[in-house]
Amino acid sequence: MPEGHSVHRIARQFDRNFVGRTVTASSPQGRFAEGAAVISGRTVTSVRAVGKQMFLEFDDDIWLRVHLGMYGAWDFAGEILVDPTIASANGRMGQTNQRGTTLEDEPILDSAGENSLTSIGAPRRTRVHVRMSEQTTGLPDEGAEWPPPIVGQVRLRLLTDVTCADLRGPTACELLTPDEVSAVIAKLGPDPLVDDVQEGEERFVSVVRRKPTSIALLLMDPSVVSGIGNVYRAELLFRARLNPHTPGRDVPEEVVRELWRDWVRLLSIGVETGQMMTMDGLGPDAYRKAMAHRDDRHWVYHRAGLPCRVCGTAIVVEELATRKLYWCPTCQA
DNA sequence: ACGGCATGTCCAA
DNA sequence: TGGACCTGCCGTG
Repeated sequence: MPEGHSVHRIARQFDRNFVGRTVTASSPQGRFAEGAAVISGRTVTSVRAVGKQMFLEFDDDIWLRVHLGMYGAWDFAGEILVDPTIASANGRMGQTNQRGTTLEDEPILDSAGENSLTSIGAPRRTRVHVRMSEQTTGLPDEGAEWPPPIVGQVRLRLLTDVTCADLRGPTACELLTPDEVSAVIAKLGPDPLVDDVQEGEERFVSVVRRKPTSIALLLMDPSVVSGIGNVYRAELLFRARLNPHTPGRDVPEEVVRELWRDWVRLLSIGVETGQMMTMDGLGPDAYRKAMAHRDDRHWVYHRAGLPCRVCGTAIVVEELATRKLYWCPTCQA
């Protein structure tokens, strides 16, 4: 699954292309047939993203909750109004590959040529086609079929007159009442893009400073803080030069605050660029070099056995609650 | 063709 | 702590 930044980007696409519009809903795969029947013909009234969850509101207080889990993805097709702050042209949102980057994570900084849909300025309509791959140019796709053919297992298809969104492989896709939505959100830790940033910091600090649990586990706990996944966790801990096994209550308060502030920074960069940029402190040359290969984009994530970029010590990987934890035993002593 | 693996979360024992 | 859930990509043969 996308980490928190992707879900906020997906929510923006829904805000631009679905909110205020009536949709036809279906479940080509069949597993959400009943729910699709309920929302079909209704108008989308709002969208919210909290952490890795997205909530789409329909007429009559009907809410759709979607969690993509590790494998879920939304594919947008048809006419898409590109958010000017969404720089990436890729229509595929959220799906992941093996190398530790999202498919939308293609280099975009040097792609401002004609093949790029990158839109710096006024939003505009453009056409993209379904199931964009890494090689997709993003060129307008005038001859595309409408509605797009169903490819693979589509749990839910939402169609406006001009835009298609296909949901596949979610871990959660269900209809909720407003109260149920509130209950879900109440259980989630603060999200810098939802909660007041200062309030979020206080909540985060007070919870972390009370727990005996390791900071590595706390950062991945959705009830402690929203949106951080395995990549951001490793990178945040390295950037703080913090030993992942330090119990939350033993992390100095200032360091906990700095972790939150760094998360605020990384999340906003991620949402704006569509890339998990965790080495933003690099100079221009080093940065270009790092971005050239997707395996070179992080300080420690996915770098087991490779020399630490700072001290040269071999990066360690260990299994923690079934997830891989990468860290530098010297820098994060 | 097939097995392993992946940016996640929940729940039962 | 371990299993269940969900899909697609990549390496191996």
